[in-house]
Amino acid sequence: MTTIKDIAKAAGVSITTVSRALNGYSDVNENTRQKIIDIARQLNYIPNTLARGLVMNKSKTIGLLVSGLTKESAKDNFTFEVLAGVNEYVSEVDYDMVLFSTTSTKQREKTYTQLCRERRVDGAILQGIRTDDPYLHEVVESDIPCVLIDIPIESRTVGYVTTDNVLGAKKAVRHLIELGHKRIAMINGYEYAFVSEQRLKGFKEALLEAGLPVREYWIANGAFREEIAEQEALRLLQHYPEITAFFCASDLMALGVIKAVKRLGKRVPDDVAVIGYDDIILASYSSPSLSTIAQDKFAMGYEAAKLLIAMLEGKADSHIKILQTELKARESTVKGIK
Amino acid sequence: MTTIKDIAKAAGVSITTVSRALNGYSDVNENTRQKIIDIARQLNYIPNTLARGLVMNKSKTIGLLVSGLTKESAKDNFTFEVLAGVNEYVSEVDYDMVLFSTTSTKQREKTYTQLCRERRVDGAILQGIRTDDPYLHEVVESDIPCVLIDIPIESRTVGYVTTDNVLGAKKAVRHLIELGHKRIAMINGYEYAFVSEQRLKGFKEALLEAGLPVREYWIANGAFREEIAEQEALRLLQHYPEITAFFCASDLMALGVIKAVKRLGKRVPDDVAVIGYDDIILASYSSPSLSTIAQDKFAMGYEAAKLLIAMLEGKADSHIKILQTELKARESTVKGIK
DNA sequence: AACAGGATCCGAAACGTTTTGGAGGAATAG
DNA sequence: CTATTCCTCCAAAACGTTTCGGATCCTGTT
Repeated sequence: MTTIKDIAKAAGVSITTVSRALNGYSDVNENTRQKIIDIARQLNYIPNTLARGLVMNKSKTIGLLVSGLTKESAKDNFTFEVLAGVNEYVSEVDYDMVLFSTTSTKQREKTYTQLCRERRVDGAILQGIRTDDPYLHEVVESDIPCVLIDIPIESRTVGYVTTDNVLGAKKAVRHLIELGHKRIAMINGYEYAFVSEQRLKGFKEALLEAGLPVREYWIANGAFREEIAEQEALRLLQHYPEITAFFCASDLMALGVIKAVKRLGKRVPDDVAVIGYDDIILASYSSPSLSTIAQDKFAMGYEAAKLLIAMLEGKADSHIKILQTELKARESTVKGIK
Repeated sequence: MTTIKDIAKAAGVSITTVSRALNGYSDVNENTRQKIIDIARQLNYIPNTLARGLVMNKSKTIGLLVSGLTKESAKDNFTFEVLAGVNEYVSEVDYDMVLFSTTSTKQREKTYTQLCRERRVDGAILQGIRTDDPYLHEVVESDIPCVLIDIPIESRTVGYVTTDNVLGAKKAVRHLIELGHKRIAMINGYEYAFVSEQRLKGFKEALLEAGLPVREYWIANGAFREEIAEQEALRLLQHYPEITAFFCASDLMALGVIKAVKRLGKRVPDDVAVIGYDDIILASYSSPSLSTIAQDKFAMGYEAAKLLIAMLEGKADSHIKILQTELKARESTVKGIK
């Protein structure tokens, strides 16, 4: 491994000059610089990021903290797309990304903060963390710059990116109402998720705007899990057969609800319409294809990275980025549509 | 940030002693060690990985090189599951993983080797790299320890993990033959993929074993892409309507083939049976559900990481790990099955 | 009493960079 | 001719750790 020192020797200059030449400083003669660059290329010089990071006290690395990077979470390609988005921006601006996952068996032996500090990441992006995660606040209160996905906390060092979940939910419910539905149930996620709160709010507002009653007992939590949503939908449909439509806080849960509907011998969307949220891959491939509120997960990751790095470099005007959602009407609400 | 130096001062010992105490060396008195550990905890000491990496010349970090970590590749959850598997093992043994993707716009400005050296990763795992990728050989020939997924190259510093693709393909074709099919076509990936070669080999062998002819013109390349596979299947079915079954080298392509079959007004599996390879999530959710040869992608990542780290620590007995596959019979070959 | 050997500790070098504060000389201004 | 400024370069310190090669002291042996 050739170092800056080798180049200095070969070029007959000091290591200071090599460093400054390679980093584009102005106080080095163009001829010298060219010579140094040539020699560096010739010797196949590759800078040592560790050494640089040590002295500069930054690593040009950001951490992506995700929870539940498990085998199962592949269904829900949310995490993956966010990751791809983060990766895209990060490599555009020549940063690196290291992945911290808390699913491992030795979970929580080290806290996020410790992980971040140990690895000397310049900042972090947190995705899929529950709002009641004790370590969430730890990292937020540490002075590590971070960007949260779908958790609205803002401070000097903290920003977030999310979508307009209230409006998204409204779009879904309005869609159902336009189709003539009046008796609409909701399968929400869980209490400790910001998006659940917001989507519930949107659900209720949309009903009220249409002059429909909000029946609390038609609202259940499905924990963002397919089977639990299926059970809850089964229960609701058995108690309240008058329900004609479901709004679900995630596509995976919507798929569960569809199973429940089918299990009761009813048809989707004829007897019961179902709309989900997220637009995961499965949504367009399942049968019937699933109507949903699409959010651009890739963009969320991309924007999160962009925001974080802007913050790191002190040129972030705002710490908040809100993306829009889009209604995708498919077979689970509209018969015969593609 | 407290350093080893602060601890030394607080404990009234030298930094050497602190270092050795914290790292469990024997030449430090137990009382001293305890005192140092207490103080370290008290001061909330977190070791600086950069400094350590610099002097030890290793980073306890491995690189995961993937190609095409794009929005689209989410369909094919292969990459994601491998990544999850790698992550799992890596965090079990307290390594870190940094992701290098070559999909970025400024692709190929830096080679893999450069990336690895720059970031001082101890080793790398390569996934989804084509065998004709010019940089593949660069990294293989560098002395960076690496593990390849689905590319059988072995050397002092290179190992690989893969599945038995010949046998896997045979399982698929035998399944079709057992169902009575005699006129079986194949949609392969592309030339520059080891798995394509192997699956083709298995395909032919299975036909020969059953005394069936191998018709080269019933074999097409779908480039592992859904639409291309659809086109190719369409072409084949139009020219050779006698074909009753397709073996596809990937599930995504199988989905494309099913579309083609449907487009021609034929039914799956009654008129044409289709079997894929991989067992991606979509396989079990699509309609009809897709028969396939399942490979445990998570395990591939996990084993790759395990192998790499064993190699790094000089305790790898073998550099090769071959995993098994499993036939999943579903609706696209067997009517009425779940 | 002298010595060997073990237990415990330490100073200093090393890893590869960046950066500070200035040095030397040439060109320009007065 | 002197003073100032600019251009180009450099030595050395600093970042936080590990480790090599000793140094010191104590215990037990002869």
